[in-house]
Amino acid sequence: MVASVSDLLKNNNLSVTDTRVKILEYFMESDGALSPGDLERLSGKNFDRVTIYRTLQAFLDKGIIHSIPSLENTTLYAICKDECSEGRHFDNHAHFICSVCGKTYCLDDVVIPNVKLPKGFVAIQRDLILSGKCSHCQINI
Amino acid sequence: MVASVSDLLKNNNLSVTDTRVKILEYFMESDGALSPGDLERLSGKNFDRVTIYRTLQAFLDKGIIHSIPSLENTTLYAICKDECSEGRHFDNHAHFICSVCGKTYCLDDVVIPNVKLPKGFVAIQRDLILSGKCSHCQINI
DNA sequence: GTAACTGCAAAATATTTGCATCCTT
DNA sequence: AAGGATGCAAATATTTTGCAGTTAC
Repeated sequence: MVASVSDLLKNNNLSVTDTRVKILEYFMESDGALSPGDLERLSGKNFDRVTIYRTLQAFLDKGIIHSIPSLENTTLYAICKDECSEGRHFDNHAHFICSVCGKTYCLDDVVIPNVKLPKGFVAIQRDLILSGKCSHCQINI
Repeated sequence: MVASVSDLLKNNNLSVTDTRVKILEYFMESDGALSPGDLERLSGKNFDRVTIYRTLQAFLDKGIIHSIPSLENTTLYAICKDECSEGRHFDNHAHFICSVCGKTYCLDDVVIPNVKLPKGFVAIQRDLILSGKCSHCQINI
């Protein structure tokens, strides 16, 4: 753990509130990505759905979390590594979605390879999404 | 164009109906991926929203189209290449989402590089999503 | 005290299901 | 004719916006 959760908020000019601390802790404890709905369930409906959406947007704007493209019709978020900052994301690891348990893993060690784009295309964000069976679900089937 | 649209439907044991033919044509004419909402707009609301969802699901089951992970809260679909079949997708090209015009391009020539996964993880589908400015929007800004 | 944050109400958007009717084969 | 496909109604899920009340600093 790099810094305390409240330092992370302070460093980004965000007020330290119960909701924000709790949401950040959920992200740190989770080994996968979380959707707004996941957070609502984790909290036991203790904080408002709207607050969750607004908190996620605030974290996204500050570069504390990043969004992960998903095959479902919901947006997933995961906590950023140190190299990220406001407006700049350097999240170059792949993500793995398990089609059995539904969990999304950050494969921190799997670096997204560079590819050559067609003339005129400039990429700012790159996401590599792998779907299949995770190590957990491999065993149980 | 490989085969006629109606042959494509017949080969997959799907009845040839106006809606299905039209939707397939939209996919073939589009150089990008389409969402259920896109199709509704393209049709001028001529076919029911529900029919669009059910048609997309049928095409997906048969391997005629595939879904593309998206950063938005909507699902995107694109037509599959010949190598795809029921239950088996070999869609190994990257997709590019333009953050200016919002269009999703299939980069047919950009092959997704192979990566080494952690022990126990088995990938079935691989998606490389690049976001940034497309060649069109590059000029206009 | 003030700006920022939260909660409630409500609207907008996206997706799913049931059922009656219509069309393809 | 029979099974599959569509349209309508309605329910559920997801996300956004406005505003009033509350809290962090």
